[in-house]
Amino acid sequence: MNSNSQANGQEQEREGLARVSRRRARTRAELLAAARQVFAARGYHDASIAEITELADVGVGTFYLHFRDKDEAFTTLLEEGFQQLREQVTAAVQASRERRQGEPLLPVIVQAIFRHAYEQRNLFQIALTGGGLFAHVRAFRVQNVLAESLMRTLEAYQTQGLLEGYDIALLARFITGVITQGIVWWFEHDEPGPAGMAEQALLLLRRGLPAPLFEES
Amino acid sequence: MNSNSQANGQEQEREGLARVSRRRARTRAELLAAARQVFAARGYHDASIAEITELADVGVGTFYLHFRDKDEAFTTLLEEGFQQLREQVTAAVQASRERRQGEPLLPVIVQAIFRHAYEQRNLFQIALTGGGLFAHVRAFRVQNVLAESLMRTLEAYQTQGLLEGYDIALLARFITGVITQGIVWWFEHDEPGPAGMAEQALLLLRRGLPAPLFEES
Amino acid sequence: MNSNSQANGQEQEREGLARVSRRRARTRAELLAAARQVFAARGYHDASIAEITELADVGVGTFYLHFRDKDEAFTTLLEEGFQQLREQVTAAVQASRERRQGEPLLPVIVQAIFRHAYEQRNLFQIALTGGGLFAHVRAFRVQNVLAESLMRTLEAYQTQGLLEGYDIALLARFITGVITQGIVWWFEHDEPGPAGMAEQALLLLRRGLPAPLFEES
Amino acid sequence: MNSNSQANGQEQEREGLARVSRRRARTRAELLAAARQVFAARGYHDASIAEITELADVGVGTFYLHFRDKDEAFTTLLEEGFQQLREQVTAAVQASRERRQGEPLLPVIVQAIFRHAYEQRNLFQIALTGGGLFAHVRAFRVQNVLAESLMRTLEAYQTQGLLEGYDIALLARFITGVITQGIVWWFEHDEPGPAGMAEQALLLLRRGLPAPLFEES
DNA sequence: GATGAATGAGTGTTCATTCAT
DNA sequence: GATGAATGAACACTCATTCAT
Repeated sequence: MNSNSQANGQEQEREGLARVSRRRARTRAELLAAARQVFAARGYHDASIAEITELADVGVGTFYLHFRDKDEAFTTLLEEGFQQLREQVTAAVQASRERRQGEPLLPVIVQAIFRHAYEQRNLFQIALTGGGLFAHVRAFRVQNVLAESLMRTLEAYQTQGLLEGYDIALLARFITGVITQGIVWWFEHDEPGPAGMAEQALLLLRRGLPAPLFEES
Repeated sequence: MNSNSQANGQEQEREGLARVSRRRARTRAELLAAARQVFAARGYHDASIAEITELADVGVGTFYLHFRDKDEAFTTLLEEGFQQLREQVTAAVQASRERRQGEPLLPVIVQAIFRHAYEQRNLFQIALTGGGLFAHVRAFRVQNVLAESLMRTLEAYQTQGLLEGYDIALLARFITGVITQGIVWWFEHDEPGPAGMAEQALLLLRRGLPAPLFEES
Repeated sequence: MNSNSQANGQEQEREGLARVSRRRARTRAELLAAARQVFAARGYHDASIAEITELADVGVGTFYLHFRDKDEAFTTLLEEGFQQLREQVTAAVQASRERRQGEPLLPVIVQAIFRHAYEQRNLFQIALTGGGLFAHVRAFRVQNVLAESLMRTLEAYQTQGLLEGYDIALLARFITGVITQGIVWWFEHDEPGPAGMAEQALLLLRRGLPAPLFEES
Repeated sequence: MNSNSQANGQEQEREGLARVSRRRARTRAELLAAARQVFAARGYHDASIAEITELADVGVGTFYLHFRDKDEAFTTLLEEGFQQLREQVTAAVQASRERRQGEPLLPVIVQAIFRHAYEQRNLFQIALTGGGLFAHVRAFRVQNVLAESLMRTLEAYQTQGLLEGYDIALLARFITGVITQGIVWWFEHDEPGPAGMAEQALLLLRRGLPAPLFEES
């Protein structure tokens, strides 16, 4: 008799509960995946619960077993996406520090954002277009999440006196603008990849546009 | 008897037609103004025809005498706004040329855009948030209008060989990003005015971020 | 030319408005009549708006043009019924006074209530069964309306010292109980008519049950 | 080894069955108690199985092991309540006979009903309001149960020629009306207790209202 | 027997659009 | 041209009931 066959009632029950719990989690994940697709394709208002549950291949009622209402599914989707974004950026910064002390962070962050955005394009599409209902709710727009991420880095630089005379909140938004337009670009084109896009964006942020554009012709 | 009372039938009719036409135009203008307010306040989907017509102080049916449907009112609003934007930019460029030959155009254009956007904030709000239905329709997003305006100028510079190695379409979008985030900033703050905002944006575009941000620390 | 043909624009318009207003009122009345039937047949919860509008031969949306929601239609129905009941009772009392000074009021009132209840049986059915949602809302139960009507009369008698030692509120409820059970009786039988029913009820209220029922046998 | 441990297989099984049976009965009782509370608080329609099982601290599915559906639980609740009522009335009549031969029964019955109703207030609330679905189902309304109880007694009196000229079915309903309105009174007030209420009701039933209320003033 | 996740028919409500006046 | 009552398709959400574990 191996340990499996010796499993007593309690263990069996625990296993059963775990299985149920796993299945529940899978259903939830399938619903979120379906919601992501439908919200991205139709926008918040025109996404119907019926279409989401159909795509997830569950009954309509199941949706409401996992989310209080349409809003909660939507915000959950974004919150989780934002959380992942923050984690990716943090991980990239950590990796940079371990790789080489003193490496400038801005490029690392910008690259991490572009990389993540490329992988999660439809999530960004949802968050960028906002979807009507949430258009005015600050917390649900990527722009604000990105701006906040950047803010923390800029604040560090400001403390070191490197950004005298800049309004760093506004600066964060400008950089956010550059990044988000890059992402929008991806909704229509597919080139360049995240690395190339980061390179182009960083080129602009580092040097600005060619000087002749600002000179008397 | 004065000249008015001597007016013959035809003249009276012509006058009547003119009056009718004037009134019709005024009703339409009132509807558009109401629509602008309601779309800006609620977003495309949550804006109801009833609220628009109530604000315009006309019957619901009247709306459909002037616009085929909700979409047409929305797009009309944006088209007219975009047309004005284009005219303002063109006018600014003209004025610059008349003022001083050879003045660099980019700052002039950026300033003109910020100035116009400041005056037409709620129109830009509509166009930026897009409002679900139109989120994916290129033609109805300011970003595209701005990018196109900038493109023409960048193309001219490219022809002069000043932008070798740049993807000018992408560059136009980056600049657009900087501008639109500036406008979004205005939805929440009120400072600085258009001139200050243009100055900040142009500073970034001209010099890039301070060099130390990209250097080993 | 008669007065009709002389009607000027304003008068025509007034007429048009009146016609529109009349039609609107008719639609509302049809909806209320349909609602009365459906609520009586199914109870509050199982009455569907669709069935009401179908019976009224109007579109579903029309219902919401006249009533904020299901509740409002329901309460409107009852309020109007209660109002009529009060008016009938008041009218009966007036008529009694004009007919003969000093006639005892209680029989007049009881007769009036039974008469009205007989004519408005389904309304009373709605109000008696209450229909779930309103089961606990005092104001929407006939019992309370009847008890209040009776209270006023009993109070008058009490002032004259005719009801020493009685709790008139409780007494009013007892009488209400007698009346409502009479009405419930009508939901199942059709005899006797209102006059006979009032007679039976008043016999009980006047003499009580036969004395032998309370004596040692 | 005590007697328990010596119990053989069969006995153990029998004991086990008894325990299971006891537990099953307890679960059922808990469900009925929970159902009573929830039905009383919300009415039939707004009572949800989920709330009942939650209150009974069992899984939703368990409900359906004990009752075919919501209706069955509801009717079971009432049937059991009615059965108890009948038993109480019968017991009171028996006790009266044993106490004193020839004591008039009506007061005994009315007192017994009020006493039981006071103890089972929420059950009566359920049965009186009926709860939509059952509003029209005779068997599920206390009124009918009470009327039937009274009928049997009135029939006996009629056989003895004491109720010549009365429609005893209608009379039973009138008395039922007096009793039920007394109970409804208790839903709002708490005074008087069952004895006082029975006294008031019997006073009305014995003597009727004071004569002056029916005389010329 | 007990559980609770899953189901989906059913319903109240909204709102863009029409059309008779 | 202007009106606003009427329309009905569309949709979010509920909850009694089932069934695999």
